[in-house]
Amino acid sequence: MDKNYYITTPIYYPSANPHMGHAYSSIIADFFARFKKIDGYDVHFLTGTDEHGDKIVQAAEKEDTTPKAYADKISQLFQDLLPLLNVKNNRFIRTTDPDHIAVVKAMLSKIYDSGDIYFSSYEGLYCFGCERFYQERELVDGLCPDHGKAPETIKESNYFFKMSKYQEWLVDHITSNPDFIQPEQYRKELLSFLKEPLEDLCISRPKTRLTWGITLPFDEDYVTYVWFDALVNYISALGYPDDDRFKTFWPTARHFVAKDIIKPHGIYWPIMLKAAGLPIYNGLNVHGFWNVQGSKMSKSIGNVTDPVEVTGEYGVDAFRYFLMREMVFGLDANFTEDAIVARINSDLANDLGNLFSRVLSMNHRYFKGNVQGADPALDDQYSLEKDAAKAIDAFSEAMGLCRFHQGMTAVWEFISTMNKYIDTNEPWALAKDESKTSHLAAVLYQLMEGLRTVAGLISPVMPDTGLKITRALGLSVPEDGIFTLDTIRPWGQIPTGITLDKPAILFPRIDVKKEKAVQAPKTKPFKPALKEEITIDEFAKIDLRAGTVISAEKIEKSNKLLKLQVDLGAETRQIVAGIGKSYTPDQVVGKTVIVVANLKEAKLMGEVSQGMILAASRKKDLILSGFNGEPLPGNPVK
RNA sequence: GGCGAAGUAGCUCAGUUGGUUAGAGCAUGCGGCUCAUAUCCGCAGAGUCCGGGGUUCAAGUCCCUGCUUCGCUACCA
Repeated sequence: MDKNYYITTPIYYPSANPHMGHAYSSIIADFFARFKKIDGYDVHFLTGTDEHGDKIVQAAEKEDTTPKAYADKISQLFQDLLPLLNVKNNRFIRTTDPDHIAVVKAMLSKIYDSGDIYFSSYEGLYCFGCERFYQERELVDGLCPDHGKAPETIKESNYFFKMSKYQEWLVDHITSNPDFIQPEQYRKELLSFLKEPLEDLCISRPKTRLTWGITLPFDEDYVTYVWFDALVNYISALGYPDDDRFKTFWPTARHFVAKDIIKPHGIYWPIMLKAAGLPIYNGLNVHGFWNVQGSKMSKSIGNVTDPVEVTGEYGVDAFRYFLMREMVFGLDANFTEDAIVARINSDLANDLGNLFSRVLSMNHRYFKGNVQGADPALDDQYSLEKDAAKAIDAFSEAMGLCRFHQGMTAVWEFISTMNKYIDTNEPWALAKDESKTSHLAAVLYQLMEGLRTVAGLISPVMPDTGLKITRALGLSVPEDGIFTLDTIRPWGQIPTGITLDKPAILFPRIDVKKEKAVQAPKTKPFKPALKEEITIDEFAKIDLRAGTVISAEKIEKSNKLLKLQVDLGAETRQIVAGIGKSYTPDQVVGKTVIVVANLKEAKLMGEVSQGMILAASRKKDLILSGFNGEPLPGNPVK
């Protein structure tokens, strides 16, 4: 039976330059793809850019260029990053590629014809500045967060995708395929989300608002929007529907994504596939975020966090190793230079690099570089074959469980075993005793074989280093550069009689300045983070007044809302406030508080709220604002 | 508010279906070796396994409860 595997990264949205997160997604997917290759699979590996939508249009306008020209430019940055990261993809797809556009249209037609796309109008809060709708909860004090203006209620018609129809099916699919979403916590997160009724997905934008997109095949006046366009890339890249690649690879698809986009991938995408009558992809591997130190640090430590710079500074293999080793797959991790330097010095330079160096140096010193081979009679005493096999098995097992960092530690345990083995067998002592020459030869040969195994196992994470070691051991490298696990495993492959060069340094140690420059005084960050700066003019738009609460009652169905009548001098307002956890109605009556008086009216739990009262929030407690003196209701607050 | 994840040595994390004195790596201290990139090997370290209850012959591991952090979600005005 053929072993095929299809691996994808997310397609990146080129509204900004590539950063650590992009680099990680690409590298982990590449790492996994390379592992699957050495595990004997025929792998198809896809990455690309998602180029339609508002933000691209806006970014292009800023640079006074067209969306396509802008997308070309940024997409190129993403493409250029790949070789720097040693990522080897089979295709780089762009959602502006003609074949992709054709497939999106075909997909839309298919679902439209089957009746799962319908036309409907709805009302919403629309900001003309942003040219987009806002949910109420996205607004900041009722205003558009970008423009500080109150959005207007407008009516619009659009096409909707009947996701709700497939909710039950999806829950069942996720439940009955435990491997579908990895790791487990994200599977639970999705199932928890699916406990609530799913809303249908709006999949279009009228061309009056957005033209930079793919025109709907069934309505010339609309383009399709975001996810419906983007997700389809995974099949259009395979030449859906007719290409053999689609038939071969699609059922084996494994998507790597960051945790912020599990909903589109874990919910929209399988439902889209189901609605179109296509097989569901095999699974989703969700990873966490890299917390990158934002604050400036002293020059001596440096603060290199741009993936391109990090690669330049420490080398691509070290960077890849660090990312794979340091992050527990699925969880967040910290990226600091201290951490990467520590990994390089201890794991790469001291453990692996030095092992490689001492073994080949000894072979050079004692046998002039000539490979002696091991006397089988001494195997019982010296063989490392079982330790190597154990490493291969543990590595494979961890990889199969998405425990990538454990895959690394499995290899490093073997490296440690070999360092210990040298200490135990003391080749330098064997060298002094002429009767022990065959023992010395055996020890060195076992170690070289161990290094050969290590080279194979690290080749997915550090392709260059894997090849360096392999070549240094006098082995030829297959044309595709791939040693499969099956070809790595057999013991005793290094030919005897050949002569090896003196070893090069694989990973130079990095000097750490003993006195770490005085850490910048720890400024406590605001929690929550401070909002964007505003001008006095913007602030002046908010009309704050003193208001006296004249009555208050609890809203029955709510657990925290109080309905207040507030005297503002000129008029009495009804204000719904979420302070019911901290105050009983009795406690607020008579209090004079600060009221946002020009806030657009809103409805909460069916009750009209004409303003908002200010309160400090301390943990879960709310503390009402107040005054030192006694203002009159309606007095302005500045 | 609801749902979920996490809280284990200075740091990063393991701890499987509850079972002997709670582990690893890094960092620290001491000792050893000398082939090697001042590397390697060994030894040491008194961790309230977040707190408090409970089940059990036995709990980091199960149950209840509280706290902290994070994520998703909501009636966050």
